[in-house]
Amino acid sequence: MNSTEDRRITRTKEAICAALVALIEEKGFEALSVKDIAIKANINRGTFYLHYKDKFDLLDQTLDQVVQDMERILLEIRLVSVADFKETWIPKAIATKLFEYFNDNASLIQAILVTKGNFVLVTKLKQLMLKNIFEKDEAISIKKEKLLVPCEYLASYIASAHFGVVQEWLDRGRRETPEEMAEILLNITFRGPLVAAGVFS
Amino acid sequence: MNSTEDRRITRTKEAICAALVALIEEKGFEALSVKDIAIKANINRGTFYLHYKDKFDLLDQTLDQVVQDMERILLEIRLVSVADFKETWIPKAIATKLFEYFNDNASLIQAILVTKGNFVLVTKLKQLMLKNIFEKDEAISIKKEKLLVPCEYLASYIASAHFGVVQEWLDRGRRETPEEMAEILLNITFRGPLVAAGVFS
DNA sequence: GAAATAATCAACTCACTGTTCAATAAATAC
DNA sequence: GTATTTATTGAACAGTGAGTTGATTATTTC
Repeated sequence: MNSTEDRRITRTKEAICAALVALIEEKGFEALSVKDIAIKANINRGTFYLHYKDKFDLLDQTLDQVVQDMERILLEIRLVSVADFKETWIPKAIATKLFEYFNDNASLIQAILVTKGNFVLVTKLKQLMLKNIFEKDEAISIKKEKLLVPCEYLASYIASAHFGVVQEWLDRGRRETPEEMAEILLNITFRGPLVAAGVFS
Repeated sequence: MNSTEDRRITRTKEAICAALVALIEEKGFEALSVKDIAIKANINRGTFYLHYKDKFDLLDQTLDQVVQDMERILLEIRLVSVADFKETWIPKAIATKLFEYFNDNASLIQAILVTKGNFVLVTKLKQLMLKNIFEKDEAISIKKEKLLVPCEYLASYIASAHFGVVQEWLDRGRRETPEEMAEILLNITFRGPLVAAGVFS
């Protein structure tokens, strides 16, 4: 009756997850089969079904983990001061931590961003923004009355944009450091895309 | 030897496309089968294979059509004057036309935005921006030297953000008119998300 | 070392795939 | 309108993967 997981389970799940990532990169999620996963992970196909209902369940569980990790990092936003917020949108330290997480799990993130994972992650970020920034009535939040456009569209705009940049960074081979990426993203969001583009120089 | 398509082919393809849209909304693209499509479209399953290699081919061809339509509308940007550009990023008329297209094909667009279609459309918009705005050396283009951040990230940011807002609009049931949406989108992009949010009021 | 449990292996049913071919229906061409 | 061409149908086919089961083996935990 120990809370720690049997080593065999851990090893099997890790092998399955690694196989999933490799196969998504190889042929895309729709085209891969449970049989493919079993072969790539060097496990019996029946073993897969001891842990997951089907390949969709596997993707869902994998996504859940990423969402949890992301939420944990992002919710540190509560600790920031108003001054920081007005200057840099979200603290650069938080953004950097997020990019470090994406950096450490690059293959996984890149793989799930080309599945419905993109939609799931964008939706989660949007929800967090709406809940923690546009809704709450604290010092850090933005008053709804001050909004010049509906907050749902603002949240969708920013959330979607951010993951677009993350994906571009991963696709280009992560040439910039996490800190540089945080700087770029905050720069665009803080100044606005067109000012950052130098249109009004 | 006529260039026009046999009426039967047109009807069959339209039925297949409509079935695809309905089924994506119903159970998602990964989970739907060719058999599902044939039943929903009221055609023989063998007929499907007379027109498409498999369901992936169907999605690809459907996406190609949307990409072509979008490109046709967007490339009218070439006709705009520099003054218009500096004032509204892309002409409001173009943005409105795009939203009208999305409005007329709402089910289709909403269905493909939850497949890899999101990635395909964002990538296309990004490419068009890089080619027509950041790369060219004409009056309308933005000089690369003036950029404060790499243009690939700017393009990814804006392209991704725009389709995020389109998806939000579709998911919320298209409460705003195409013109209002064009206004909102241009407002955010032109002023920057945080100014539009009233942070600096 | 003993008990518990995870992984394996083989077998099986089921559903969907992708293809074929003869028969039929509907379009186009004259 | 009739003839010709062509799309669609229907049925049958082998092939592949899904998901499950039960007995057996291997590994881990206590």
